[in-house]
Amino acid sequence: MLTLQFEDGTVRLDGLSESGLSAADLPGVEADERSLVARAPAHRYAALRDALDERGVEYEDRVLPAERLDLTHSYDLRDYQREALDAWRANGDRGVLELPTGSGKTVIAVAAIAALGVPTLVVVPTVDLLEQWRRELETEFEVPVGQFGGGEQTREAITVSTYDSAYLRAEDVGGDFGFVVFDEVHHLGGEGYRDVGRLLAAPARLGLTATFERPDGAHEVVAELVGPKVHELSVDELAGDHLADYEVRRVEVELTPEEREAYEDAQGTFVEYLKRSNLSLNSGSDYRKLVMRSGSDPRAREALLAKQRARRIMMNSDAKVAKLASILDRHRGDRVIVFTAHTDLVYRLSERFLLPAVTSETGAAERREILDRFRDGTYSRVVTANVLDEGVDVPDANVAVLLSGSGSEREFTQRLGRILRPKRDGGSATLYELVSVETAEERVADRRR
DNA sequence: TTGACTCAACATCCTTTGCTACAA
DNA sequence: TTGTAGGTTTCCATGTTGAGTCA
Repeated sequence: MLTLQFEDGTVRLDGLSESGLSAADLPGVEADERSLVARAPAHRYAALRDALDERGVEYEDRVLPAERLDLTHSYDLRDYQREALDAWRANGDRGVLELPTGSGKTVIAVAAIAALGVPTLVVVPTVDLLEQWRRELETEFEVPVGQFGGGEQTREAITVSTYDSAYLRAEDVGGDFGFVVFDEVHHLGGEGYRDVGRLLAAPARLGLTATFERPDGAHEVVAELVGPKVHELSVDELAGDHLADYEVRRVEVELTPEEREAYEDAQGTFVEYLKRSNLSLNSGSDYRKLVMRSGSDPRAREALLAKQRARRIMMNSDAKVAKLASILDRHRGDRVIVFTAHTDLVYRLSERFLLPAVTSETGAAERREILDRFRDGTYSRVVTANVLDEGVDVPDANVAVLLSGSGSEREFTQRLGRILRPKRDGGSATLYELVSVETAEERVADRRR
């Protein structure tokens, strides 16, 4: 009889010819001439089973453990969480939920894990999230929870892993879990990380994110591996009820005459090169082309370096620092997070306004201390580059100041999410976006919205 | 166990005007 | 005539992370 089993990130089919089928009849299956076995990538397991069932073929399925888990949880799902869960279940326990930061995505995942009651792997991007999920799952289900990553490699029926560790372990453990939850699932589109999705056999798959679409189009890969987006809710749909009301204020500032001169000079060098070399920039891939050219063409390299200088000038202008002073003054009693695009500006602001600073250079212990003090109210302000965008448990604030940032919609959404947790006094949140007028930053700011 | 270090991976990095070939 | 898509495979810089190694 035909048997299916997990082997090194694939589903191995033995006895295929005896069952009267050929590899071409089944999704993703290829016959290995030398070893006389047929295999499919592990992620095709669910489709493979469906195809066999449809044809009425008998087979012995040894891919996943038969283990069932009896799990209960204490959550009472909100209406929108219930709707999201139902939409995912209706799609055959596959798909992505796009929900804003702070809307309780973990709660939905916990409910899904309890509902399915099969061994589950939760994949997350950072060690910080790894620890949060592990605590959450241990408290909720009162079972031991395994961990891949952060210096630990323990496997349990419910296990939490970083994407990096999952990438390293997937070939071994890909047949151990019937359900996989990808937190911040947009990461799965990364060139290497997508293999995690391919090497796991889990038929049930849930992706969670606040921003599904990727500028490079790789969300289509994610949809292929996890399932399509089955439910989405915008910040605006939850603002006022389950999230704080908010306001985005764009503040335009002028460059100083010296900055203007330096900016025009640098930007001019860049634009001039584009004209001379007959290059048009219509998309990110055109830009990559330019980057490639800069590897061999010194003038292209100089043009890119000039572009860097122009960016620094418009993003870190004196007027922005002055404006920040007045914003901080206006929000004396508030909890403020200041975001920049460059670490050296973080340290400059930290020194000038006596703000605690968090960057990638801040050690784990110091970072924890700063965030703890921000949480208990000892600090009411903090300045950071990109560290606190995602994957870190950041205490809530009610004012965010975007001194500078990229054109990424994801980055903007994540930063906005930092001030959206409902306020105890029912108050609303404010996001200031500082933009240098008559610079490329106006376009950058438009792009992210 | 910790801290300092290296390494690899990931993400963003984008002008403002109009050329050319091809399909509807 | 009008509207629209058009070829690409390594990598200028900066910021951030996780894993691994070693003392």
